[in-house]
Amino acid sequence: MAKKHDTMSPQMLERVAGQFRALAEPSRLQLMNLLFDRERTVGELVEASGLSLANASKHLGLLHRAGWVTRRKDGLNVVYALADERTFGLCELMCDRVRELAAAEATFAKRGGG
Amino acid sequence: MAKKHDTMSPQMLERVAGQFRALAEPSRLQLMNLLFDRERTVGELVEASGLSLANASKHLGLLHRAGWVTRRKDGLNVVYALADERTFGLCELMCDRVRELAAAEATFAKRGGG
DNA sequence: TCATTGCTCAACTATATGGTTGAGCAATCG
DNA sequence: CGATTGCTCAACCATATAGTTGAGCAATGA
Repeated sequence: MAKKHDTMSPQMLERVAGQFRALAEPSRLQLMNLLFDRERTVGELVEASGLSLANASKHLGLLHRAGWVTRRKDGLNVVYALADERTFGLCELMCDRVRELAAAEATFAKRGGG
Repeated sequence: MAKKHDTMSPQMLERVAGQFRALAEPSRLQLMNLLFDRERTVGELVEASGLSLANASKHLGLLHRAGWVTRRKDGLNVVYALADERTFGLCELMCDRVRELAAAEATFAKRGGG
């Protein structure tokens, strides 16, 4: 049988949208991507990403408030890490999708889509 | 072996972020949710969602440009449908996550988090 | 042909948010 | 104690975007 989906409440819609919104930004995705392999300090993330310190800190704070990353103080440093294993599945799903869309676009262009 | 993740190119980051951005809005999630069971005309979506016609049309156009829905003309009507099966998995993943976060919040509040 | 229906689009306003700058706080060091 | 380091936060500006309004287009019907 086909799945039956309930209508979502406005609160649920807002919450889910908020989760997507946290990931709807290249800089934040980059930071998340840098945390895929291992936890890192803000300084490391700043160096690896090329973002300004204040900007990176702001993005990390947002990701933390959204529950995507954990924050831990270690001496002078603050260490961030991924908070949710689902991040990997989510990234794979979206990246696959984007690659497929890009491939379809390319095919369309080659066929005379322009 | 633990997964090794490559750093994503700026173009890829921007594309993936764009996909998330398309879903980072309660009204658009509501429209997507209404399409879970079956395809619908704009008129049906407007009535079911409570959005204004122009607003719904704008959101649907954006979802279409992002590749999340298909568009088909049927007489006077325009019929929209989900374009990607992954939508279901994505929604399930995010909704589970949001429910867990909400549960954790509630526990924290009960324990004296305020 | 002209009117109606169903939808899209352009232009506009209000709000949200990314990025910068400078202040400031907590932990370590001397 | 004061100085330094690593980071956060508030205030600001520029841009992006959700929602409205009104114009306009395509398909049907008279």
